[in-house]
Amino acid sequence: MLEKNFDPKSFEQNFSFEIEASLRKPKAEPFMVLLPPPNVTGSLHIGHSLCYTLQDILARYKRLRGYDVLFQPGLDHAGIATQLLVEKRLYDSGVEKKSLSREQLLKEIWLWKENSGDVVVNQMKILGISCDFSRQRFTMDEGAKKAVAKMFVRLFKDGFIYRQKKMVNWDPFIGTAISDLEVVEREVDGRLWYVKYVLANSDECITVATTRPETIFGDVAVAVNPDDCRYAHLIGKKVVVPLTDRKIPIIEDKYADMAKGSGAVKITPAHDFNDFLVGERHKLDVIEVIDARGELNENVPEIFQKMDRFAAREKVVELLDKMKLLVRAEDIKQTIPFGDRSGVALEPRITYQWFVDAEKLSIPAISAVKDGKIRFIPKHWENLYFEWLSKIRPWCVSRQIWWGHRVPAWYGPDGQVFVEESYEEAMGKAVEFYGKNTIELTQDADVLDTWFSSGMWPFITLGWPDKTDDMKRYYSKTTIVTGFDIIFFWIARMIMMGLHATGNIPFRDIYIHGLVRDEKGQKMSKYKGNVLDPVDLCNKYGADAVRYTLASMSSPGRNIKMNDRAVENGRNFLTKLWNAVRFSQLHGCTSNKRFDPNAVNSPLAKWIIYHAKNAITDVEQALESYRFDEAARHIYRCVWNCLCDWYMEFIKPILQTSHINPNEENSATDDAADAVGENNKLRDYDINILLAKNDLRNTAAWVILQLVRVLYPFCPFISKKLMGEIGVVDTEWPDLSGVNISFDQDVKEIELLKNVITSIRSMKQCLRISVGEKLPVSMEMTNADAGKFLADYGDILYRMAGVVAEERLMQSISIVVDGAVIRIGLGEGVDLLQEKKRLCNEKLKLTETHDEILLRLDNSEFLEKASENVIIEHKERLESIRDRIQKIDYVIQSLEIVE
RNA sequence: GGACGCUUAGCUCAGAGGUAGAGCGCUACCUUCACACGGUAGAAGUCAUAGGUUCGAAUCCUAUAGCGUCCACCA
Repeated sequence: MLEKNFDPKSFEQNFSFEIEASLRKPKAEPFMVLLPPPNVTGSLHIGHSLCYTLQDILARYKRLRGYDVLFQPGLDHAGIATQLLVEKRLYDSGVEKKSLSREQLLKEIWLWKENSGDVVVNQMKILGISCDFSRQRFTMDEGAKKAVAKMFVRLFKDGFIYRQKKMVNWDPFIGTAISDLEVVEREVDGRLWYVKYVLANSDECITVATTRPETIFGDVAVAVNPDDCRYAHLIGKKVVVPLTDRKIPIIEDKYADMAKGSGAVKITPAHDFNDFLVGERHKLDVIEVIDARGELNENVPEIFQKMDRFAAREKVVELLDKMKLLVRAEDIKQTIPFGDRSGVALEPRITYQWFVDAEKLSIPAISAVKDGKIRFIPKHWENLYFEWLSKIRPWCVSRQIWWGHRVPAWYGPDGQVFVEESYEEAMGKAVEFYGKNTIELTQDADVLDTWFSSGMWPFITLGWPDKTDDMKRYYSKTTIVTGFDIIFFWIARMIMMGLHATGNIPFRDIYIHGLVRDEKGQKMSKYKGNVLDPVDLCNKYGADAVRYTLASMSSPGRNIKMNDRAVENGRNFLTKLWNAVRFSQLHGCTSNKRFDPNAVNSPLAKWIIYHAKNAITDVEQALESYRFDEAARHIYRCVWNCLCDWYMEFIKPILQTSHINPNEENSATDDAADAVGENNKLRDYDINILLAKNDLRNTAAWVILQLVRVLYPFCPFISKKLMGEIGVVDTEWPDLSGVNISFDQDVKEIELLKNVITSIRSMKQCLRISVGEKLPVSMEMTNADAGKFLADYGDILYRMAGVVAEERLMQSISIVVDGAVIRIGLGEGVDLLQEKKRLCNEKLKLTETHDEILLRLDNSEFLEKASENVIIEHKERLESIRDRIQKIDYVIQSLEIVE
């Protein structure tokens, strides 16, 4: 028997899903859910919870539907993020990074990884994510190392990877190059300084506007627009770079925008992407003045050397001002690039880096989606994917940090590079190349962008580059669930790399979910303090409630505004279900394997089976089309609005009439007829009651079981718990294909019963008659036997509507329900005015609708063009409205008589 | 500057050619033996605006506005 209080904590920890997650079904159709590996650095935030919950729902659903599901977890080494984190921790404990060697730092990071890698895994278990933890992988485990080296070498040898000295985005805080994607543009308050550049051998000046005066030492030209008559006479002349004695030319280039600044722009090819291009066009020198740490280097006057770029900026301005070279300064808003990890302003720098020719790789990646081999859900995310891929630039994959996959390239003494999977192979090639045996090779110091290995995740996890059975079986049979924010970072790269490495798509479906925001729609951040911790929520409301809530709020293409109240709603629903099961237990509704839903006689039973079947079919359809919200809603409505609100209320009065000893009754539950046979003292009447009761009980148990089963993917803990209570061990998806209960006369009769009850209640409320007061009722029905109806459902009507069937009524009021007229006897002193008002109102509205429909039916064009069904529907509706108006009129008249 | 998304009840959101829906909140009543994390009955909406297509538009199309996001650029 279930405990009275629903307390998720009391049972959630008793369930573990590891065994079922690791179960393989070699004969079933394979299906893979590719879990985006979380960073080792972290703990799960609510966004992960959403992502993993949706995946888990898919995985569990597919398992129930008989698929062989591989749901494999892993962790991402998250190069820069992890290294920064560990460095910070070391720093906090008094260890400077500079004092550590590469090996020492790596040792520290591995140590930290070993100690904290479990955090995420444990959190996933709390959430009930059923991935196969026995197959957990890490993006830097031995297999991954081998695969990454293989991939790099293959791309290099196929001409997709090259090393080049090029301008890249450089993060001076971390001291590494980063890719374009890791750049975030941010608007900041800036200042535009107008600086006088004096012409060589002349007093004449040209004013140049700049936001970065500290790069003045790297200036190699001043550019003006060829059409700019203000400066035409200066072209070809030379100016002196302020604070130095270096002379640079004034050149003409269309890049100079006459409308911006002074129209004359300084050209600093070493520290600006546009200037670099101008420099190339005019074959200008490149003078680097800022180093890897953002400090000014030896190419600047001595007083500026080793100075931080921002300090130098102030100093330069100060000196310029002092020398009367500063014309003015203007406060402006400017958007400048920052590093997404470090948060510092980036510095374009020219360095040697490794690049992936993403443009070439993108071509098959684009067609895979264009040809429909890979689907985005919702589809509109394809646009974003195409847009980015169509203008993709070379992907800088080398990073000047230590934590990551080392670039598999070795250099000979003369700088000759050998790109091979191992030192031994590189040495082999070197020996061949140099024609001698003792060669000193040094490995490239850089590591690869984390996303390089992440991009290989779909096949690394299956054992690539080995030709494994898993690879053959699961690769490409995959659905991936993720947020749109990593379509570029991850999705696009997995497709590009997957196609190139294996010749096959890495996954079929990409489900893009929304982002989880706070209740105001703002991004959650520790800084703002609006973070919802999923583990906290699980503790407070239970993991199932969190899962259910996330799923039910996950409508396509929309972000989720999350707060505690939303989760409360989910928790309330589970409480309701819990109590429904308790109810069934208290009333002896036990699951009976021999129960045949097609064989039930009671219209009540048919009614709930009909609705349960529909709901479950709807859930299936919703899940097949990734409509987690709809699926959750269908379960909710069936449990609460059908089962609890109606069916259970219906059967209460029936189950509670005790015509026979409840103990005998219980023993008879399994097979009523046998039990009755043994007890031949029972009257026929009691036998019928007993059979009917058993029908209703079995149906309740059966419906609950089916609903608990479909809830399983969403809320596995409570589902397991309740199944245990019901006495069912195996989780399976309900097979309702054989259930053939249609919307027949019996089911319609119950719909009528519902409406009768609602109408009587409504009327009572309107007349301020207390619910407890029992009123006599009689009834007329057009197409059925009213006497039988009242006899069949008398107990229910008594209990749910507070009416007692009586043949003759003295003073009565009538209400109209679905073609039936119900007369209800009234006591003294009831104020009928309210009811009359209500009826008149209803009549008014009905008349309006009636006229509208009539207008349409009078329209020849409507009759000509509308589909036959629609016309029939309109006619039927018109009829029923007419009927109702007529009856309301009759009721209003009768009210007047009563008065 | 380019692209995408959103605008439906007080709030959060479903609905996608033919009766306007849910949850929360609100109002009134009910502590009835599954459940107050509950029950019953209610109130509440020119479906952002303007045009168009259609017999018929919240739903399709086109503009406009507001909000949001992404990409690009900015001496």
